[in-house]
Amino acid sequence: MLLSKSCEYAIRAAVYIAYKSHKNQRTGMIEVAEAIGSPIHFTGKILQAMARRKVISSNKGPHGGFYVKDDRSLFLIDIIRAIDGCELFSACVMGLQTCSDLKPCPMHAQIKPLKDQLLIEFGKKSVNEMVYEYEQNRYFLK
Amino acid sequence: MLLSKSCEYAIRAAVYIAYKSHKNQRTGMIEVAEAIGSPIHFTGKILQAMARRKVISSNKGPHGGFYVKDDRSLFLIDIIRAIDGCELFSACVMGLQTCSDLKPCPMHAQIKPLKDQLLIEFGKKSVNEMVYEYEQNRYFLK
DNA sequence: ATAATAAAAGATAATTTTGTCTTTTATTAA
DNA sequence: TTAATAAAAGACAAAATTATCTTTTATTAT
Repeated sequence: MLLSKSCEYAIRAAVYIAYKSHKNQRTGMIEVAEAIGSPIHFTGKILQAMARRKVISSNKGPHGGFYVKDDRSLFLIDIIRAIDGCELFSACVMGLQTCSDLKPCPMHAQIKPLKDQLLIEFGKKSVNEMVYEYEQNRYFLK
Repeated sequence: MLLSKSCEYAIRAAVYIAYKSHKNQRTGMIEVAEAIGSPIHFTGKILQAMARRKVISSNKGPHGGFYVKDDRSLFLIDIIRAIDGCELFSACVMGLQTCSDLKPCPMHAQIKPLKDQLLIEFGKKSVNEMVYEYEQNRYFLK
């Protein structure tokens, strides 16, 4: 798989939280888990991790919950960085430590451009766009 | 990561085994593990899995060992299929069950061509080519 | 046939990822 | 200041992946 399951949940959760933020609403982990079809407490962990890394915001107490400050400046790559890190875009397909542009593995020339492109695409897609398409019912979150 | 660690080992092992086969030599799991820098017994498991799925061949007994019959018709994709399966090329990046060409997730249009290209590249690269480059010392297997 | 060899198979274990439950802390409203 | 709320944190557990060790089976050469 390209991304870990945690990261898939994180992306879907971020879209849902941003969607609620558009309506000036905060949401809790139970509602998020329900909305994206993920295990409640595991979802809590992921939301906490995103909050710690400033991908999303949170407040405790009544009327607290998770929210997104500005989903126009939040991109898919930010979520991926926070949860999975960037190994996907840098590590060798064959698992060779030595693999680099100077001493490439046999697949380097073919794979590197694809990984670069992947990074570009994840960097271009804002959560805002994703919410927009979600509001249009173009896709579901589970 | 794109491929599992098992699959990375499998690819490197297949190249080494094919390299030995070029010299009309069979090789054992201990030698393979040494050559590619992988844990011996775990390597054994992976070689067994590849043998079971006809990616490589094996013979027990003295002068037995693992070998490759025709590395010109053995492609990277065959190894990946045998060890990791094809989910990498088919599953949705966001983990959505419903994602398809007809009901695409927000990243579908960007990711699908990249996954398709990945599949094509893995389908084009023969183990024979990889052995050739290995013999030229263009890269190491660990 | 027998002994030696080497893969195959099975049992066990460590680690990582994924998932659950409970307690603590911070915030808000009354 | 107190009670209610909801995230944060921590302890725990299941499952999958990665790794190790031992026993069994098949093959070959003698």
